Amino acid sequence: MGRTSDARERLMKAALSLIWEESYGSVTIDDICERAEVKKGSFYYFFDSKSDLALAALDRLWNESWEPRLNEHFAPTVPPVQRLVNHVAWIHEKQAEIKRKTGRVLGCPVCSVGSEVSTQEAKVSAKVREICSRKRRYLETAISDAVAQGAIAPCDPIEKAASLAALIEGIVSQGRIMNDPDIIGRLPAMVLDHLRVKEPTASSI
Amino acid sequence: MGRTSDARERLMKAALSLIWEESYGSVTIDDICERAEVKKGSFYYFFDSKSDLALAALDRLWNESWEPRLNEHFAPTVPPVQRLVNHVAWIHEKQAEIKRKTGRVLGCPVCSVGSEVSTQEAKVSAKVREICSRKRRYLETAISDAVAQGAIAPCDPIEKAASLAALIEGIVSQGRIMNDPDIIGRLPAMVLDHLRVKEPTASSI
DNA sequence: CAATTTGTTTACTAACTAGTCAACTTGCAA
DNA sequence: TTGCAAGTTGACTAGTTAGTAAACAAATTG
Repeated sequence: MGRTSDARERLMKAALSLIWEESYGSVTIDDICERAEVKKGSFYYFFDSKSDLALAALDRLWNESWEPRLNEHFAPTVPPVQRLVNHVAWIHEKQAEIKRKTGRVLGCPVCSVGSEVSTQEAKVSAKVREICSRKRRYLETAISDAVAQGAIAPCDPIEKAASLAALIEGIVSQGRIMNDPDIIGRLPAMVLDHLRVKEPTASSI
Repeated sequence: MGRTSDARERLMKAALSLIWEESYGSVTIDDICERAEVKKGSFYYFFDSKSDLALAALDRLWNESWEPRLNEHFAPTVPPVQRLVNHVAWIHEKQAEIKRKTGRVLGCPVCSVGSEVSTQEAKVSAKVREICSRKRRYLETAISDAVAQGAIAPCDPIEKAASLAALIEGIVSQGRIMNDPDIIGRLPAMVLDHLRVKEPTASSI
């Protein structure tokens, strides 16, 4: 089997955190190697380029974090509106925690990178689109279920999920730009308002 | 008075278009000079750095484009809901036109740059925040007027403007990421839905 | 026209950056 | 224990990048 190593994982972690904290374009391969404590020769042993690493890091983010967490938040056992509220409340907690630790609200790494590189890095952009559309399905299902149960006003779940995703993305982006987690703290109430929830759920807001 | 020149303007235009097409981080001073047809020595005659130029370019964008256009779209003579619909319809037309010309939906230069550099370039970030909050006031006034006239359901105009701004920003960002102007084409209907407009306006959608 | 201000140009440096390579090390397995 | 596969290292190149400086050119004003 030969020599073993977690350098590949360290590189993906370092790349994601640096790009999240700064931006895709401002992070160099040397920066990533330094944070990962990996020499550049090893970088090129595992990856062809920064975009190749970014692609792997985003894939890892989806598989290791996003998908399991979405499966938890959007479990069918949870009432559909509650799924959505729990999810955005979690986003707020996470961003507040990041601000406590780093002094900055960092927003969403997927959307930020996606917007930044969409005209430049075709493969990274395609991965971002894939992750966004996979997450979208969780929203669509929750909204569809909520309509079916009469918990929210009738609507086209596809359209409503699109506008809800935009609302969430916009608020998280505002949180980063303003460096203010409180903006994101209003998201649960905004989501309930946007969905026109009929009666308050058990633990609304 | 000495020698005259429009090199300063050419640099601001070149910087804005390049950063819009690509990203803040991927554009170099050499790139900007090449597009502006200005030698680097002249660049440093007018500006101290890329961020200094970006700051001036954003300021110019607000003064020359955004403020006059917002004053037009949000003229008090226009019914308040119509102001908002006109504005987002204009955004769609603009993005569709950009896609026709460049092959890409480029989204909003202010928000894209703001999200990209917020943790890096304090002055640019501050200018972005200033522009966003100035634009926000137009939304707040329109919503406040709409509530006063009974055109939309009662709400807190500040909160509603915040969520509306997020919805718009999120959709425009999605348009860039997906490179699809049709996403933005659904924005007028989404805005009406989000505002819970009571009766269809003269030329709704 | 002379003097001054304003803007332009070219050539330059120093630092950074992506990417390469051959020698080296470690772990596993026959 | 030997041999191979997997991973590491440091030194290297070539190209890019931000930023500088000094000589030059044009417009304005007295």
